[in-house]
Amino acid sequence: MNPLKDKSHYPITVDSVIFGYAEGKLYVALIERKIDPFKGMWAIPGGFMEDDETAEETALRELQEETGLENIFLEQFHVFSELGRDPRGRTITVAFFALINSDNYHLVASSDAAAAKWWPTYQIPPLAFQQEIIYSKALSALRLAMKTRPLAFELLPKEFTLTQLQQLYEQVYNIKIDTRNFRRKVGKMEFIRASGKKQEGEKHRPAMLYHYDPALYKEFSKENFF
Amino acid sequence: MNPLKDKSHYPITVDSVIFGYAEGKLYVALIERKIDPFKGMWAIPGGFMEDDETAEETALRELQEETGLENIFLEQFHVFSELGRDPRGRTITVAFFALINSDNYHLVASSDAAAAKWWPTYQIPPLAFQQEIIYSKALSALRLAMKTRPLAFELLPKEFTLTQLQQLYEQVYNIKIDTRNFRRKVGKMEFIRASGKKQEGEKHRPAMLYHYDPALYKEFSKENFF
DNA sequence: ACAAAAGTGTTCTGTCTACACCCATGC
DNA sequence: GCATGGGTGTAGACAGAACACTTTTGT
Repeated sequence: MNPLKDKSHYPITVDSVIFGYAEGKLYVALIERKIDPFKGMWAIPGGFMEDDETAEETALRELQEETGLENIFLEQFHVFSELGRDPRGRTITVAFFALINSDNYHLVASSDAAAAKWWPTYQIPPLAFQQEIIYSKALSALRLAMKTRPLAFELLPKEFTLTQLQQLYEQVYNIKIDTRNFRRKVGKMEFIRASGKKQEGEKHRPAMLYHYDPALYKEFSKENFF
Repeated sequence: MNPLKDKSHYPITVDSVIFGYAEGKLYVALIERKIDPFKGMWAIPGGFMEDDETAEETALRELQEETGLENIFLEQFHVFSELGRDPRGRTITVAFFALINSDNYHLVASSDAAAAKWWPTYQIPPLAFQQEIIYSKALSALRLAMKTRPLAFELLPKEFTLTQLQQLYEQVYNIKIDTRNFRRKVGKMEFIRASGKKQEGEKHRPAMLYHYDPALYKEFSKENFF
């Protein structure tokens, strides 16, 4: 009946490299595997695609199971189809990166009781299934994406200080940025606006709070705003 | 036996949006479908992934069937997993763009005798399977990729004139570029070198020929050289 | 000589880089 | 009053944009 029946079929997995930013550092969420293969190792969270889902929907479902959050920013960046990645058999993996807002920086234990933990982006443990390749491409994809689009605000709380914004870029690109130049540049971006409020509860001069206005971000800087 | 047996399996197709450049214009290769569904419509060339292949290998195999060429530049840019794209049943499509060198700008009829034809990039016919979405993403991916990497030389003959190079960029970005500014910019790129030779057989002043030196392209301009 | 495309400089403007000190608050 | 991070300006170098005419070849 089905003319596609004679074609080879493969299981599809969706892996999501989840980035979060807190206390001036960039983190990635990893889960500890409770079952073989690679039991006890850390891995990028993921799961199998179901019949009624697109890859994006699979990723969102997995993320919700993992973090309890909806409306997470998600973007696919590569397909890994090399043979032998999974000792159980061949799978095709669609990889995404996800950005978690600092307001919601908490992981919940996933349904199969695997431990989830934030790891500093530049100090992660060995990964199951040799997912280091996936992780490394995720970081490159994040860097590329953040050069052309206002994704920083997916990682920051709704109201943030310019120091937080600067540290986020420093973390993502693993560089040091000159504060004065950075602030001059941000000052020209009309879609980043002072809210008038000030930071509270710090033991030093309180910083101004800013927020991102997506409506003002239109044609502002189509190319490379960072 | 196989613990992945209980997971859903899907056929994987690989589609390649093939770009070529000739006579000052950018073209895309499409094939005319000889069988249903969408018999008689034009489509992005593609095929099904086999058991021993990565998606990249599938794409290369299909390209060789289509063009007879090896060593074609290939890059995946998106996975399309929406339901209902193929009336025969669900498929997962990994999409690539491919760049054909002008030296080899000829298409051969593919094995199932489907007609292959170059279409001007900005005047293509309606596509089967609503592949317009794939095509549009391919063009965006090409533009993005050409901003950061020396891919122009995958589309040009080994020896090319600066006018050809300029027209290629004009075609890809669908813009007009100032010749003097363009040439000054190219002049700073040490990896684009005059070969000393001159164009022949034109009925006007012959242009200098240049070639791309990949060895000199190292750290030259890591970010956005165009 | 003329048609056709190749090739070439200068000025202006805006952006990037480097660099050091005072300010506001909590304790 | 001191520790802590917040916040500010200027000068020089460099890159992008605008703009028109001369040169070389074939016919």
